[in-house]
Amino acid sequence: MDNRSEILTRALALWSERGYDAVGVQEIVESAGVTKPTLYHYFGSKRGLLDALIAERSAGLREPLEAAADYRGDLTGTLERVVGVYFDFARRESAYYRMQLGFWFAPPQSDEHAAVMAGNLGQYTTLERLFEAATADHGNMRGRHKAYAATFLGMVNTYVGLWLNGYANLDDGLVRGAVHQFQHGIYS
Amino acid sequence: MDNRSEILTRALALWSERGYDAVGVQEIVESAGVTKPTLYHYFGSKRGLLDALIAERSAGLREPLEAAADYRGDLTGTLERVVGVYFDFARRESAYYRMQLGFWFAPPQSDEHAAVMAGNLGQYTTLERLFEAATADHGNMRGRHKAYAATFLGMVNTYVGLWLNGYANLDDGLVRGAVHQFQHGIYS
DNA sequence: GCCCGTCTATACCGATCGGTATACTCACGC
DNA sequence: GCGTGAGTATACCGATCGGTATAGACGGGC
Repeated sequence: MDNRSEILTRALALWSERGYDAVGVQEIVESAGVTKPTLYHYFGSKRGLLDALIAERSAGLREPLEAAADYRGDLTGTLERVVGVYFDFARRESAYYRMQLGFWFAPPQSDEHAAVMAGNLGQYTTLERLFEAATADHGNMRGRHKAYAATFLGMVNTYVGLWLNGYANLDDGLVRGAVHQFQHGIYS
Repeated sequence: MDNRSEILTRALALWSERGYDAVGVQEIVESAGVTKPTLYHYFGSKRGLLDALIAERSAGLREPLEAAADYRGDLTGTLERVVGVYFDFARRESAYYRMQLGFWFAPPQSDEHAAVMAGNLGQYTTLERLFEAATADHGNMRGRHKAYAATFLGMVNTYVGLWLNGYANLDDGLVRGAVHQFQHGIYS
């Protein structure tokens, strides 16, 4: 693996485990087997490294998510596809998902929060469009598509968070169970 | 206000806005109008200050939460009381809630995560007991009380997160709406 | 042969990090 | 008036922070 990719991989591993501020540039380059000027040659700054990491890894979620969120009259199927995309991505890129989830809840003025904000707003917008389109077939949802997008994303992140800490399995059964609970509640 | 309380108040304000690692001891004591030995006299270390802050502020949620989560046959009413307790606390101590929420999603090996872990596990356990007790009256919930506790807490934190960023109002209507959606889904 | 751009290493910068040694002030019990 | 202990300030510690000045290695085009 070339030095640039090595730096990205190691930075992700260290940041996802211990946090952005807690891991310094020196530790990243040591872990990657290079020196500081190499890192600054490719990324310009610590923040530049973070931005490059997010830009390159977030595409693996954004692209399949937009494909899955295309509503064509089957809300249950669409939501199950969307949840499946999230769970697949979380399993494939668990370190990245952990990091991105943590940075989303980081303080509003921190570099970490600013770096992931754009990507998460994009996810939210995609889901909002999905629920808005579904309103045509489910009139009693009208006016609540923003709340649904937010709570749906919150539910997905809750399940991924449970899995990241060893409390759940992200399998097909959980996909259907989660979507069912979201649509019909806890009693059935 | 005495120096000890002043230090706690300022540390909370700074940490909730910019993060634990990003705000140093020096900045805290300057903001509180004291010097470093004063802080180290009261708290021993930066981590000791964090622990003291959490221990003293989390009681305002834990105590009313345990009172509200006492199930006596009315699940809807109990859940609405619980959500009300969370929303009240978030409104009263919004800086603390923001900080605690961020630290819960901080990397697993960080000081911040370790410091809030015990408190959050306690909240989860309280909710789990509530759903387990309710199983006696709602048999079809049986075996899912862990999942319900987790997703219920996830839903509450989703709404508080929306409010902290200006996207929702934590009023009585939202309390009822949230509990209703949790129980009956999105179609009614 | 020679230049030129890409990439990398040695060695260094000032600033800030968490933490402390020492001494002083001051209220209080005796 | 004499400890005594809590609380506070001045001044400092070694380590680490993000970032950089300088120079050398190396390959491809001419």
